[in-house]
Amino acid sequence: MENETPLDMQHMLEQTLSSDLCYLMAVSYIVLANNQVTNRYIEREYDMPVHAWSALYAIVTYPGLRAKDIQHLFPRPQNTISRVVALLERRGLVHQIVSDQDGRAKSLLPTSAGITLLNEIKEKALERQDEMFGVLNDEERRTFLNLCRKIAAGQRLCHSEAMRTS
Amino acid sequence: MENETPLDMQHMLEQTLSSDLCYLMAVSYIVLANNQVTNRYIEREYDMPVHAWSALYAIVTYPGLRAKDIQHLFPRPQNTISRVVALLERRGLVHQIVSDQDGRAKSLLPTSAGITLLNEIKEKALERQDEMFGVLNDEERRTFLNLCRKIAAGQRLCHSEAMRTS
DNA sequence: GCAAAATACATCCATATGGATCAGAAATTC
DNA sequence: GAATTTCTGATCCATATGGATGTATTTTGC
Repeated sequence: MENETPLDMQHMLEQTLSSDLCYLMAVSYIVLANNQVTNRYIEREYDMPVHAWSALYAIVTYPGLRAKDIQHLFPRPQNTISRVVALLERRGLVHQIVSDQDGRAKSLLPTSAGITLLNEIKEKALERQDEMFGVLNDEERRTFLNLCRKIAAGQRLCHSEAMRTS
Repeated sequence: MENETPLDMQHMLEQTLSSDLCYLMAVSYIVLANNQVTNRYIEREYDMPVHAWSALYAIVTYPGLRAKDIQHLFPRPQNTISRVVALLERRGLVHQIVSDQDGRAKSLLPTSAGITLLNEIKEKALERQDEMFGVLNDEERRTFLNLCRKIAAGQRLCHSEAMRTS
C-alpha cells in the first residue's frame, strides 16, 4: 500500500492549498464538499433541486421581487430560475402575479406553505452552517465574513476581464 | 420604477450577507458568481466541462494517482470523475494504465499534450484568481487562505451530522 | 406616434449530472 | 481455499442544466 505512489493522499490537499492557485482551490474545495452534502440532502428530503430553495429563500425574504432579481442574490442562468420558480408555484409554495407596472414582469410572493417550508429548511441550513464554520471562533468568523464581503463586492467577480467570452 | 417594490436591489445582497445564514450565503455567492464566469469560459474555449480541467489539474500535478484520489481534491461523485477521465483520454490528454499492484485501479498519467493544455488553462486561472482576490491586500489574502484551510480541515465539512442522508 | 431596440420570462434541445447498478478484482472470513 | 465482503471504476437512466431562441411587453429614438 505504501510503495507504488509516492503520493501521500493525506497531504495532497494541503499541498494544493499552498500552490499558485491556492485561493481558487481553497474556495472551490469548500464549496464542492459542502455541495455534496447539501444538494443531496435537499434533493432527498424535499425532492427539489438545491436552487429551488435558494429561490424560495429569496422570495420569502424579499417578497414581491421579480425572477430577475433573484439572480442578484444567486447568480444562475435566467432559465434555471424561471424553471425553479415554476416548480415552486406548482407545489403551491409561491405565486406569481403580473406586475401592474410592467406587463412582462411577475411579482413573486410566498404562500404560507412556502414560508413554513422555508423556515424548516433554514433551520437545517443554520445547523449546517454551524457545522461548517464551527471550526472558527467568533472573531475568525467575523474576519472571514468581512473578507468574503470584500470579494463579493469586487466588480470583476461577475464581470471578468481575464475570462471574457466576448 | 421606484415605487412598486420597497426593495432596493442594490442592498439586497448586503442584507443577505448580514443575515442568519450570512456565512453560507457569502461563500455561495462568491462561488456561483465565479462559476458563471469560469464554467462558461472553459466550456467555450476548450469544449469540456469544468470538472475535466479539475481532473487534468490533479493528474498533471500528481501523476500516477487513481481516479479515486481525484475525489480527495475535488469532491464530486465518482461517476462524474470516471467520465471526465474518459473524455481526457479520448482527447489524448491523459492515459490510464492498470496498476500492477491492484487490477481494479488505474494509474493516471498526463501526456505532453495534457501538460501543455493544463499550463495554458492554469495561466488563465491565475489571471482569474488575481481578478477575484485583487480586492484583498497581501495580508488579507493570507488571512483568508488560513481561514479557508481551517474550514477545509473540519471533519464535518465532508461528513455532515446535521444533514445526514442515511 | 411608430419602428427599432431592449427587457422579462418561457421554452427548446443538446449535454451534464448523479444515484443506482454492474463487472471485475482484492481483501477478509471462516 | 471457497465464499463473502469490500473496493475500483464503468455504465444506465432519469433528471438538471444552460445556451439559444421564442413571445410578449416596454422603452428608446427619431
